[in-house]
Amino acid sequence: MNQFVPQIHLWYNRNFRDLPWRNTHDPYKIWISEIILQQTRVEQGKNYYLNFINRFPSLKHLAGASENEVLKLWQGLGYYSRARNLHQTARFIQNELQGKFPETYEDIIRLKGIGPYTGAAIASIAFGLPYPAIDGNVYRVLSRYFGISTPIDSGKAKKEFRELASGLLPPKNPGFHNQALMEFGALQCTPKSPNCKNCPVADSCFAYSEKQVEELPVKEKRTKQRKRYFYYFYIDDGKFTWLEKRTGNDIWKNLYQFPLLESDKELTDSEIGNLKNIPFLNGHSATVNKISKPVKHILSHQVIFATLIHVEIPSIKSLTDNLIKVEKNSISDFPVPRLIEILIKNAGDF
DNA sequence: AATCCGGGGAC
DNA sequence: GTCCCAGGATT
Repeated sequence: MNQFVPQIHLWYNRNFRDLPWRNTHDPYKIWISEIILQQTRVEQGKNYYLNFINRFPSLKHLAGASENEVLKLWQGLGYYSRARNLHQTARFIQNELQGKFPETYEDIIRLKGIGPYTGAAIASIAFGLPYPAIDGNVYRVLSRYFGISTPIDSGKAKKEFRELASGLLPPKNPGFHNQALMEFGALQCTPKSPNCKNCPVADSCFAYSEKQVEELPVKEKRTKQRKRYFYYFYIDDGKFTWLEKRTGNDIWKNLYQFPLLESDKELTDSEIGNLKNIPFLNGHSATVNKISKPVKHILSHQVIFATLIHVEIPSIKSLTDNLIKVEKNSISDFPVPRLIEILIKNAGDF
């Protein structure tokens, strides 16, 4: 009789972290925590969760908020579609489902922003339903323990691991089981230098006995990056400056930034000084005061070189309609990507 | 199936 | 620098 599952449960009882979303079965709170933790480490997401629940204690509070406010609370966490979908889905549940969170797996994964993992996590933890929550931790643990070399980012692996994980699910407390497996991966069976010397299931672990711990799990896809050159304009308009909201299907959708000119190549200071017909200036000519050093900002699929250009425009009448005039000291009211935060901070020693 | 969507921390 | 994190949507 294989002792894998009971050993993991024993391990969890001794080693689990006391996290703020672990003392509730409220599907709303479980939902918020699971969305925040998508591709995000517990330590990074923890304070965002506390701030979020503090400001939006219930689904009704979230549904009643503006998207700007939700994005502002999300600022710096990345993958902002999570926040937009959270807000949109809260309104959908409030308006179309009479405020009642769905209680079956099939209904839960119909919600925007909730896929197989998050659906199983909510179904099992909030409602005690027997669905395996398979995140990156679980892929790693099962891959090593059972010696599965199917690339975990392939379609084949999805089915294979789902069937394996389903077979491990105990009839009672699937939420406890799912969290135990994930926590074990996060703390014990880590990606690098796992603690095999002090592992309760090392005896029966395939990877450990075959010395393949460092080789498993297998991943096949490599992400490649593209370079982009952003030239932001800090328009010195006395007490005011101007911002624009990002739209379209690109990074940072619905967040704000200084008016942006994107180039497909790097520009020299001389070229920047001679820029003419900048669309958003609406025919005005600008005097360039200062040009910051480029900031290199790295995203998963992009490397952005961003420059902040400090300009003055004599007697501004109106700029293009997509720009909004804001008091300089109220910029902090707007949700902005990390890069804009950095540029603002650097502008202090401009 | 491939690609995109952020940011941070460990190494 | 590389890897990957309580993944999901889009094409």
